[in-house]
Amino acid sequence: MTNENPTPELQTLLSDLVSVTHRLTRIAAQATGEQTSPATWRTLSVLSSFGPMRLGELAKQSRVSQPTMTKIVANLNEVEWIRRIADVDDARAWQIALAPKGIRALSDWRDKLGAALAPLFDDLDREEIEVISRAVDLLHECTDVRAADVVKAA
Amino acid sequence: MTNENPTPELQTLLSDLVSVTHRLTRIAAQATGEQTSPATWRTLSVLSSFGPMRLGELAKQSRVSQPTMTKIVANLNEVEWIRRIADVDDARAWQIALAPKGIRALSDWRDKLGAALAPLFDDLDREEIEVISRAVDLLHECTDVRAADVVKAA
DNA sequence: TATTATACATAGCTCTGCTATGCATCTGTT
DNA sequence: AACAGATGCATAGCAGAGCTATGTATAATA
Repeated sequence: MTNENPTPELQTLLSDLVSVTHRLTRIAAQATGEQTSPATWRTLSVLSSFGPMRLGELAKQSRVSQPTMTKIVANLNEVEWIRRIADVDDARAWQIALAPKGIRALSDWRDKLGAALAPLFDDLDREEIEVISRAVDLLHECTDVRAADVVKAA
Repeated sequence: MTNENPTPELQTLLSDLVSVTHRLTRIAAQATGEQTSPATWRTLSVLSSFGPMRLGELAKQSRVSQPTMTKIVANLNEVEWIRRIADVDDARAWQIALAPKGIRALSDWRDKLGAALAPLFDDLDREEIEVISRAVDLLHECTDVRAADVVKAA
């Protein structure tokens, strides 16, 4: 590939972003003594954002394989953080929905995470926090667009 | 905590950040078919940023346990991405240094990663990229300096 | 010199996520 | 209607990452 790329800095930026966020998630994991897997939280977050959906759909959204999602859902079902609802149109499929306990768990996790990381960001002023906030929004958009490909009108 | 928590939004922001970056790293991992562990790249990045250091120090910086770092370093040594240099002052310790192959590998990884993710960010304009760039800088500061203190305290 | 602390190595476990495959159900063609 | 292939989820089994507990050699200290 010849270097016609107008923004080689973008590549550097993105790899830096990945590096720094890896570090951040490690800090979060160690600080909270987290025992639930990231994929599980992604799954709950997806359900929280988009509502009930099929297991396979959930796998794509959470970026894990279908068998992995089968396991995750089984675990979540055991602790009653989600409910399995039979799909009336397709006997092979389930609709996976957040259960009240799952909503609380997700909320608790966010609190814990925020509390654990907040001290690191104490020194930031309003404007700097605003920058991070805008960046998160942008990242959300850029990573969700892909999801739109996958998500069919339900 | 004497922190009166003036910004509950900060906690939400941080958990959103963690969520979205988890997603991003999953996308990156799937897009590049990555087979080297994140911790390994963190390790190389640390060495690249701070220069040679002892194995234990490297473990703290990379946010893994010492035995895990022993494994990582052993693997990196086999493929000659790092060199082990005997510590002249302490026969128990090693100085771990990036080898030329490691420098190239790190550079290649950054290229691949950037290339894989760049398409997602095609629609962003200069100003938006600048926002993300500043956010990455801020995250770097917050996770580099403070994190070291937190670890040592623990 | 004896004791305790430190730095790294080893052993062994658990958990997560993967591929390959199986089973049931749906869809389309004849 | 019946069969063939596609699809949705479950199961089996594997590989890798990272952990705790512990071992071994060296340093530091009393």
